Amino acid sequence: MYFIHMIPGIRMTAPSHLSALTTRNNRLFTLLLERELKKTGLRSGQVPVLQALQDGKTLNQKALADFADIEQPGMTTLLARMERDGLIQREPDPADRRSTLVTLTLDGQRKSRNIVPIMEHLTDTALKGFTPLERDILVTLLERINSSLKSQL
Amino acid sequence: MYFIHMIPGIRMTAPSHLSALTTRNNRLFTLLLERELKKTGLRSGQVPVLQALQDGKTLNQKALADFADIEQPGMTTLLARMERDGLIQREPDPADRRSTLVTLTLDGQRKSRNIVPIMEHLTDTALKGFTPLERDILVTLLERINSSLKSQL
DNA sequence: TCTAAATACATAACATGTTATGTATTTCAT
DNA sequence: ATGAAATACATAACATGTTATGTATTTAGA
Repeated sequence: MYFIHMIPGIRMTAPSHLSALTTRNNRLFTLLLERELKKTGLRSGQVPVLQALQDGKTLNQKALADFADIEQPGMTTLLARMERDGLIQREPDPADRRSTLVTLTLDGQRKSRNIVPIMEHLTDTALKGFTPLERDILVTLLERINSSLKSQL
Repeated sequence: MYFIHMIPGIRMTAPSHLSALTTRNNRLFTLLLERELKKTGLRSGQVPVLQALQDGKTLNQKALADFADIEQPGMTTLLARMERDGLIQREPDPADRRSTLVTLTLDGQRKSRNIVPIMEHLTDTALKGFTPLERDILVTLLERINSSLKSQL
């Protein structure tokens, strides 16, 4: 059981358009993330793939789509671009001829090492002035929303 | 000054990838919003335009882009689709020949009346189980994040 | 065993958004 | 009054994601 004291800015008003807030939130995040990633030759959509395949791991495209939480066709086109850009390799799965195994190239491995510091810096920027408790409350509330929305799918 | 008692689920852990959370959040919002809007023949991107032009208002494309908080080319292509679909009309501004004035068609006005209830229902779904205080805290924290991120642009 | 269902991937068509760039018009300072 | 800068819009090229649909392979049940 936890208590919050003095969260600055609390107004006790009805939420302004929550979806407009989260849309704006996400676009700002993506914009700044793209800006940082650009220096290393990466794009925002590639981040989950690079993280899932770190340390030489191998996954098929379905597993990557599940990890990134996007639909399969989106992952297929994303991986096609990443292969074109030399970040990943695709090879047929000998154990299941429907399946394609994906691994990072050496260049993909090298570039993926920039992601964690970039994400940490971005998170710090976003949560500037937040107390640790406020950070946890935010994450908790967002996860509750995501759970509520997901249950409506 | 306000206090929170017993926010369920608080874990006191480091935030999991905040941008992944907000990205997921926004995609879920958009998905459910699209699903509801589909019944009325609208799309999620059209919502800010329809709201800005309610009650017969007239705005040029730049003002609409500012209102929707997107770049001008995005608004141009959005309005082209909305004109194609009969939701808006565009006419040259007689006072400034660079400018195009946008108004809702009768069909656009009629359909736009569905937006508020849909958005309210979606917000209620997302914030199911939230106390009024939790709603306010969420909005406050999101607005603080947006402000921090915006200052980095 | 063999057929029906499930699974993995690809492709097409599209919406939504971004940067980069070009054109026409307006504004403003000298 | 005019030339430079600012403004409004359009277009192109692209990334990211969605649904709908098709193909090939694997799995599972009668």
